[in-house]
Amino acid sequence: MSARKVARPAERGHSGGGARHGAADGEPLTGSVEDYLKAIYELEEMTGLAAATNAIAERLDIAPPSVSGMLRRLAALELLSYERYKGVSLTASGRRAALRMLRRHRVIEAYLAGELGYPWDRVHAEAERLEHAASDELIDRMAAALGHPAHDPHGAPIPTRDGTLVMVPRQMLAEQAVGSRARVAAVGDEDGELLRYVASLAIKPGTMVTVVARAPFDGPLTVEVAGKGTKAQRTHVVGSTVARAVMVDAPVKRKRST
Amino acid sequence: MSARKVARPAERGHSGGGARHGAADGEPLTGSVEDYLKAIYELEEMTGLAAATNAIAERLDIAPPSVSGMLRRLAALELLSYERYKGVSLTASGRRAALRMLRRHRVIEAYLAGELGYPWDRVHAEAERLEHAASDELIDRMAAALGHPAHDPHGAPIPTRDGTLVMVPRQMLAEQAVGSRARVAAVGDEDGELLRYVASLAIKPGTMVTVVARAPFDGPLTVEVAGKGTKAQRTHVVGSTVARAVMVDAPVKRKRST
DNA sequence: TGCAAAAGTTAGGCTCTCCTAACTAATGTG
DNA sequence: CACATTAGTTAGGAGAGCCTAACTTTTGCA
Ligand SMILES: [Mn+2]
Ligand SMILES: [Mn+2]
Ligand SMILES: [Mn+2]
Ligand SMILES: [Mn+2]
Repeated sequence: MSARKVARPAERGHSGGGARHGAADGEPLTGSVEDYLKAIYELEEMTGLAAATNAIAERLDIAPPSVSGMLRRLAALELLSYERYKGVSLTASGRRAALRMLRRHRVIEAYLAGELGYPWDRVHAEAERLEHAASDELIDRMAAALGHPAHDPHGAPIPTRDGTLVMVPRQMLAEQAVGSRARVAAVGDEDGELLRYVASLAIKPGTMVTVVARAPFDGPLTVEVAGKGTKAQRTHVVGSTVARAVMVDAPVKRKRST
Repeated sequence: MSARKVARPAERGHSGGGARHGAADGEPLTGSVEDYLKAIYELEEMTGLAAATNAIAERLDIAPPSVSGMLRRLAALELLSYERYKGVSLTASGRRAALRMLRRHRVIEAYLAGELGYPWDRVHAEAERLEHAASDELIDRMAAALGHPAHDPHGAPIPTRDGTLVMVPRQMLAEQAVGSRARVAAVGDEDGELLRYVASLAIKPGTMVTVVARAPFDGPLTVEVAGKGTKAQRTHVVGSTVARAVMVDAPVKRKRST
């Protein structure tokens, strides 16, 4: 008498239902769909353009044809707009879902680091799975336990529950002029090894760094990190991968400056 | 150059690989498989017999034919032994996997209740999903944060990391003789509403209850709960569903007693 | 012991997610 | 502007999970 509840597209398999198409915003998305939306949001944000199929494929480590297929489905769900051979861009409902995932991911990262002693190079992988399994209540309780933090352990801003994301202007350390000094705002969180390396240089959100020199041809950057120790101990040469992973606060633009 | 890694039966879809059959114990199981193993373990434990297809189906809220199909797969993975029309029983490797899930589930429940203020009637649903997403490291850190608890919030024993489960003999409150007094050891955790009701009677692991009367024909049980208040306030009539969900410590059997 | 009810299985489908092979559209460069 | 390169698509397939309908075993009991 327990009437199995012919679940929505929910998660595991299932069958049943008719042709869904308009995502009335309420139905639960699968973990896969959630990851696509998150990736597309980040690509749009990062490039300012429609997200390209191959870029999505690379980010998710999935073959391009699989992405093509999924994009068609996401478009049918009205989570994004899709024109063949052009890229995709999220609809309002897609963006809402993406921001929700970003919040979940970052709250989880912050909680693991703040309450369970996780090192910052391992929180990403854990959050990548938990973000799909945690209830909204759990996310809220974790955020509350931390006093509603504004940033994750890597410096990325945490969207609020209502989907607001404060976008502070940031630039890559790689783009900074020689001689300039800036505050580290964030470090890309995908590569754990890079995070461990960066931490060994005492670079983390909040540290001040000065660009001492830049080798030609997109070459290594010599930076001086503020902190303890001799100037020599605090000076390091970092490759362009690292210099592009480290984001600094954009210098404050005064109106009509020199 | 990022060589997508032709994943194992892992989770989402995928294809590829050849015919796997002997579960060398190491490969990751899908969430679905994990839930089946957990259910089968509990049914075997509870009845002392091989788990029946329909019982598994009911427990997991899945149609019996789906279970038949899965049992064939689990048998191929050597997680259980299966003879058509008879039930199934877990192999050593299946039992190991089941106990691992039981530990994860219960550690998560304990953590949610102990560190995040979850009420005991909501931890089960949350744990049911998180148990498949959490890493071993996370489970260990949660257990450590709690000082390696021996029981979950409902009184169920938590298996150790190496798969040992201390089985203290327990009996259903429903089976206790009229006049007998016993300590509540555990309460079934699946039904949140029942848990909320039971808590409202001040029944929880540790409380002492005395069976005052039993109505005929599997009827309601009148119990007196130890604690504050008048005897009338502490006396309640509970139905057989509740009386079967509440487990009490089995009376110590003295050798050759009267 | 015979047979109906209960338990369990097989057959055939469907969705979701992802894959490879092969093809087509867009692009940018001499 | 042709045309090779790159980006993206279609075609066809696979496996995990789950379903309903129809069939087969087992079992309890008159
Ligand atoms: Mn994810
Ligand atoms: Mn992060
Ligand atoms: Mn589960
Ligand atoms: Mn429990």
